[in-house]
Amino acid sequence: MSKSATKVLQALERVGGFASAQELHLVLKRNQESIGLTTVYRTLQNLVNDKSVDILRKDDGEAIYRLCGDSHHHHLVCKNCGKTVEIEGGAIEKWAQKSGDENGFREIGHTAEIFGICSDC
Amino acid sequence: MSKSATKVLQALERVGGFASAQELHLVLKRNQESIGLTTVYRTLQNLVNDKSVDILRKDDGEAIYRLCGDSHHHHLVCKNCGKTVEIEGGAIEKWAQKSGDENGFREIGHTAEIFGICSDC
DNA sequence: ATTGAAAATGACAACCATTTCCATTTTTGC
DNA sequence: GCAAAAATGGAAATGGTTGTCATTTTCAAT
Repeated sequence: MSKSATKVLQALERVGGFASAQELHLVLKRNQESIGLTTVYRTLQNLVNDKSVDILRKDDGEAIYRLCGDSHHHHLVCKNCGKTVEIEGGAIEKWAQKSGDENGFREIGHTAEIFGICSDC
Repeated sequence: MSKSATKVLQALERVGGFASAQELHLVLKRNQESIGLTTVYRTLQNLVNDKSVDILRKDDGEAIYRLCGDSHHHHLVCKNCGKTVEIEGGAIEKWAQKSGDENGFREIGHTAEIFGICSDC
């Protein structure tokens, strides 16, 4: 399990954030990389087990992955036109960590989105 | 949309925590309630839109639902066993509002979840 | 009470991300 | 070089969820 892992990790770097297995498969296909969808799924599972990759769930239940240790950000999304702004989340990181600690949780992560109506709408 | 909503809410009360749509359908069937699985799904969606019910995702992507408390809160969820703690989100409210203001957004809302591994797991 | 339009219902089929199966290919240890 | 083990990927299966649509129920107007 190595060629595939390398390819998948490269794809994750290229997208630079969260991506679903299917998206990663497409990215690799577009880059002339020959890799099966099954292998992408299997490789992602291995990487998650190795804790090289984080797995999350979108609202619709689809799994999305990202490289561990990526400094991550949040999104401010316009409900009307979809315009998106990237937001730093220092405050929220601390809040999540503190809340987890106080309740005896470990390996704490979080998701957060802000939405509203942008000035153009 | 009322008979079904009542039944689904009763089922949610009976289980007293998180339950999947399929589980709720079974509960209702066991109680001689005649209701279709499709209607259970549709009713749950309506209840989620009304903010009467919370929806979360298990690790395997299956949706689970439960009655929503009245106050706005967030969840600290164990990735392993699903144990859930309700968290006050004062810090995050301010962060969301501030981020939105700074970027000219109005009608600002947000979603946030914290997850980790609880002390029992 | 009767009617008729609009909403709700549910059996069934479609959908789609994910997993399983299995035959083939590649890698590895000797 | 060679056999055993691991990896690969196409096809089929799985399973939760959603879409379809004909039928039933609700309910206000008559």
